[in-house]
Amino acid sequence: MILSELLKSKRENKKLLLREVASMIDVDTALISKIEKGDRKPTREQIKKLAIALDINYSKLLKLWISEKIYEDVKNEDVAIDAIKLTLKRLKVEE
Amino acid sequence: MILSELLKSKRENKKLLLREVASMIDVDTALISKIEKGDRKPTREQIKKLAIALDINYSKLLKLWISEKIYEDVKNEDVAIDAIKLTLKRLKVEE
DNA sequence: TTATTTCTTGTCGAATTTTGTCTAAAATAG
DNA sequence: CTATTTTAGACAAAATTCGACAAGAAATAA
Repeated sequence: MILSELLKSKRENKKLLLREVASMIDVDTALISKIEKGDRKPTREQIKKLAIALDINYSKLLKLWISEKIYEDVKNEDVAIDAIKLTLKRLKVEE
Repeated sequence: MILSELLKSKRENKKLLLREVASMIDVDTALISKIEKGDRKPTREQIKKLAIALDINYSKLLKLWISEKIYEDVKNEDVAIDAIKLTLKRLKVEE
């Protein structure tokens, strides 16, 4: 499940309007709409607030958010998978 | 081996001056210095030119470059490894 | 040592990207 | 149809990236 989809489905489950979520997050309604459409990425702070507003596990949401950042970095690259594996190796050496 | 280290060691192996590499890449010497110190990231175009100038396999260099971009995204995150694995899954589903 | 060359660092402005809001149109609900 | 919600586009502000310049530090040569 993609981040934008998750946010939208969670909001709908809770029967909240974009307007209501927007006010909890302190942004314009249009921005929430865009986030749910995948047109804009939420900031880290917004992710935190969204987790609370929509009652989503923060760590899970953050993971998804970071994962999409990575995905954006690599999505059109031939070496995407290799590059990711390389990063994984590096992180494992460090820990 | 980190990107900056690789670039520096390759240059030294070829006994090239920063100034010389800089002129091949069409940038200021200071910029190459910073890249070798890890203070600046080369652009994609510069990676291409560096691969030629220093006789490094382009695909390998690109992989390293992308990997460091990813690394920057996740380096201070608790969920770094999980987020990466999640991205990997997504990529594998797609391919 | 002194002189010369190479390398490094800090800072600035330009260019690009990201972010958020406003307005108005499109879609949906009543 | 009317009222409300959602979406799309345009724009400005803020943040980030990028490259150059200049001054100084470090290394090397004479």
